[in-house]
Amino acid sequence: MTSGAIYELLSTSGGARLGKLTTGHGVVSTPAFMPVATQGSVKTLTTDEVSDLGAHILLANAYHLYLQPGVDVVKGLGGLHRFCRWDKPILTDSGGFQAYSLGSGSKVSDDGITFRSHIDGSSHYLTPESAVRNQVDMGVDVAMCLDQCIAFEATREQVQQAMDRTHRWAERSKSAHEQGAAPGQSLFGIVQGGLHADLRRESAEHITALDFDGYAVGGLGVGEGKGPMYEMTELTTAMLPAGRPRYLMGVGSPEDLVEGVASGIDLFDCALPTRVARNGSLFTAEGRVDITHKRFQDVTGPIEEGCDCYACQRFSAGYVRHLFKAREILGLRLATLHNLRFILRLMEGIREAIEVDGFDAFRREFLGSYVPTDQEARLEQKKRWVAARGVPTEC
RNA sequence: GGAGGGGUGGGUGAGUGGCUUAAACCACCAGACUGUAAAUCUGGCGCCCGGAAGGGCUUCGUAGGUUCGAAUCCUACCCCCUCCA
Repeated sequence: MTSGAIYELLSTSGGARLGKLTTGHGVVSTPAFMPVATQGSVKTLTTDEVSDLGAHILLANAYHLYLQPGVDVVKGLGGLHRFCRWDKPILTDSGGFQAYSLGSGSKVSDDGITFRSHIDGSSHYLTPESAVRNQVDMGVDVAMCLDQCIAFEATREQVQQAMDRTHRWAERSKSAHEQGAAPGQSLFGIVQGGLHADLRRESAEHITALDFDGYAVGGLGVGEGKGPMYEMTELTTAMLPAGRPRYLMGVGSPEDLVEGVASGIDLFDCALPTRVARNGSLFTAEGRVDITHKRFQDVTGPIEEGCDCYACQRFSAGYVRHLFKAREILGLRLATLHNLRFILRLMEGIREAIEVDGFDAFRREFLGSYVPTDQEARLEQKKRWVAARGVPTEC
C-alpha cells in the first residue's frame, strides 16, 4: 500500500544486478554501499564530505537516535535529513540488531524488546509499532522492520522461534507503517532463518508475501564464516522478487560486497570500513594494511598508489602513520576518507562492470588480488572477545 | 674540595633478602574488528630448544664478598645529578 521507493532493474550480469532506487530524496544507483551514520554522523566526517566521497544513501540507527537526542528532538530540528544536513536518501535500522549486539542489556518477548540504555542504564521498550513510528517520525526514506537477530550458534529451535517472531513483527510493522508513513516513505522486510536453508526459504516466502518495498537478508555476518554467509545470501536472494531491492544487512568487507553483488544483492551497509579505519587498518587492492606498522614510517608515497581519495592525493603514508602514532584526530579522518572512498569506488567499479556485462571478469580480477583477512584467526579472536565481555551467544 | 641523592630490561620507572626474568606504562612485533556501547580490543616482547606443556642458559653500573638464597646487605671502583664552597 505504501508508495515508497521504486526500484528499477536496469540490467544484469551473471547474478549481479544494476538498478535504480528512486526515493523522495533522490535516486540511488545500485548495487550501493550505505556508509553507516549510526548516530546521524559518519564518525569523523561531515555529510558534505561523505557526499563528496560518492555516497548516495546513508544508514542511521533509529535506536541510537531514539535514546539520544530523542525522536522528538530530531523531529523538532527539522527531521533527520535537516538535522544532519544530508539531503539524499536515508535508511534507518530499527534497533532490532541492538537486541543482539547489546547482549544481556536487552530482553526479547513476543510483544517487543526491552533495552537497557547503554548511555544511562535506563529501561526502554521497543515494539514493531514504536520502531516504525520512530523511523517514520524522523522522516527517513527507508525504514526497517523490527526483527530479531540471533547468534549463528543458536539451536535450530531458537532460530525458528526468532524467525517466527520476526514474521509476526513484520506484519505488525507493515500495518504500523501503512497507518503512519508519509508518501514516499518505504518499509523493508527482513528475512531471517539463520543458517538453515529450509528456514531461510520459509522466511523469504513469508516476508515476500507481505509485499514490502524491499527485502533485507538479516542475521548474517555475525561470525558464521564466509562460506555459510555466501551460501545463505545466494539461497535467499533466489527467493526474492526481482522487481524489489535486496539489502544484505551489516555486510561487508570488500570481498563480501563483491560476493554479495554476485548473489544479486543491491544494498549493503557496514560499520567495518569506518571502524577499521579508526583503528589504523586501511583497504588496498591487495588487502588490508595496518598503517601503524613501522614500515610505513618513511614511506613518501600514498597509502595506496592510484587511489583518488583526499588522503592519498594529498598526504604520504608516512604522514598518516605519524598522525596515528601521535594520536592526532586527523589520522582518523584521513583513514576514514580513504576506506570509504575505497569501498565506494569499488561499488562504482562493480556498477560499471555490470553495465557492460563484465561483472564475472571484474569479480575474478578483484578477488584474484585482494587477500581477505584470515578467517580462523578471526573466529578465535571473536571467541576471546566474547569470553572477555561475557556477551551471551543467544538472545 | 664538602654534603647529599642516584645508577634496574629499547625508554620512563616500581621493586630494598626468597613468591623476581624483575610491576606498570611507552615503544616495538603480530592479530582482530561486518544492520558501530569501539580513536577499541587481544596476544607477544632476554637468549636457546619445543606446537604446547616445559626445559636449559643469562640478567638489575663494574668487580669482589656475606648468605642455604642477593636487584635488594657489605666493600672497592666507575659514572650521573643536586646543593654548598
